[in-house]
Amino acid sequence: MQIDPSSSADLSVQIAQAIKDAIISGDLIVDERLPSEAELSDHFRVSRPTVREALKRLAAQSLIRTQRGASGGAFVNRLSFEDAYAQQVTTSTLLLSMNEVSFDTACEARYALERACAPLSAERRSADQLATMRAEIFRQGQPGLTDVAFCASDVAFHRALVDGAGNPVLSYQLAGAVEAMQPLMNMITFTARDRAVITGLHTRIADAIEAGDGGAAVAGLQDLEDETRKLASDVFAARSGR
Amino acid sequence: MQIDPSSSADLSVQIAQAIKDAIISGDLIVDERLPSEAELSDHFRVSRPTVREALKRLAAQSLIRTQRGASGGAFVNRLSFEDAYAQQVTTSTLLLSMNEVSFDTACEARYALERACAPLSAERRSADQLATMRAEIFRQGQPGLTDVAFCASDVAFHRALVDGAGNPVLSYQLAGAVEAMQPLMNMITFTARDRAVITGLHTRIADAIEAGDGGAAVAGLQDLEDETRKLASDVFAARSGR
DNA sequence: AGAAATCATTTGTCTGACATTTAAAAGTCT
DNA sequence: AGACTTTTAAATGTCAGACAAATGATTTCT
Repeated sequence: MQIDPSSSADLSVQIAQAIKDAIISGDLIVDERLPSEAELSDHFRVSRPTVREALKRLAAQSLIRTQRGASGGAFVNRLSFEDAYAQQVTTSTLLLSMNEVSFDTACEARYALERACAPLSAERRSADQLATMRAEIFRQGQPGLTDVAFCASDVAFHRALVDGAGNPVLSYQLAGAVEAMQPLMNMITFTARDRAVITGLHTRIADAIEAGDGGAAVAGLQDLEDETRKLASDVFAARSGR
Repeated sequence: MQIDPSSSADLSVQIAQAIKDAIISGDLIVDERLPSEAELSDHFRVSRPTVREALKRLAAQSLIRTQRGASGGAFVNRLSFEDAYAQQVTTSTLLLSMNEVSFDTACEARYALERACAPLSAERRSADQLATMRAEIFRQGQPGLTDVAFCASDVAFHRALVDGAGNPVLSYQLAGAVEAMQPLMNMITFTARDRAVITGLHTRIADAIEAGDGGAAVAGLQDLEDETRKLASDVFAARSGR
């Protein structure tokens, strides 16, 4: 682990990169303890605050974790699927909110990916996952449910569908697509959306998953996508009409 | 923007979270300048190093950028697709290398997602993207190409296919799936893989894309997945046999 | 032997200072 | 007046040293 003293980049950036490279290359393995901050500042010939800034950069990416106390220190963190989910959702949300992605583009991507999970989910979903889908459909039919709660339930339904594929890599990849859409979907919830239509489609999809009919599930998702896009275009038309 | 003095969490974590929330909620907009480090340390009643650690956490996630000098400071960064790609690839790579994900699981996820792009790509790919696919196939047929270069070309081929869908959100989501697989694919390259079979399948896929036949492209990808999994299982069988 | 007190190590935080970069302001010359 | 140079001020980057707080290990006392 070395840094280039002639580089113009900030020292904390260089140090963070050096440690990151060591982790990716396998020089530092999971749960291995890094040298203490004092030792690192000796090694890189920089002050302790500079080392700390580098370590905080790595901690922000869940690459390390720190612990105080006698046998404490910084440890290489095993990147969990859970941590990766959270990062994925945050990044996707910001990406969508900051880049004026059209609703159609986001919608297309989301449903294209979700349809990829449907056949696997129809084949493998657990009873528990199917029960979750049914429970969310039931919740969505309750009168008095707020728009925000309806959207959250919608997301939970789709999460269960995706998780049904039993492939954690797929679930991780889809996390951003499904969850980051929630704010965009909120955008159209405030209009007179017909919840019965949505829950009807959800029921069709759940039935297909229960029957193990991947093709029908894909078709149901296709109809749901069409419905969602129609709703959005109505909203946009109404807005520009005003 | 406030922090909870009674919380046991590290101050720099709390401050980073408070600023992050302000960005996500829209209180801080893209390119807006944050208060200077001195002003932030006054506001949160902490020292400047603590504020700096918080800012470095945010910078590590590309949420802010900093600039030195008179009119410098920390600015809310527009999260670009490029930055998001890079984060996605790094996270996916670490996730796969640290969690003993089976080859089958990763392979299934990758091809399931890629097949979701194929019909869109068949419909919309630009001439340039098709040319890239053809060029990579040509490169893959060159004798003397190293295994590493073959893999890189393989990735470039699939990237062109995905980008052909003309949906940046989809390209972003797929970046991790396609690029993070490269190390795993390297794992099986060192055996006597028949490149002609692979390039033959690539040609079939490119032909389908050129003809605008999404179904054929999906079928080609399915065969490629089957071939890849067969190769991998052969390798694993040979290893355990030794 | 077991509980309590002490100690050493490590991260978390603070204070204050200086270095470096950068844009704007001030000054100078033509 | 206008263009160029110099100065200045503001901001981040880096450093040094110190104390606080947490935590496991060690020692001491009962």
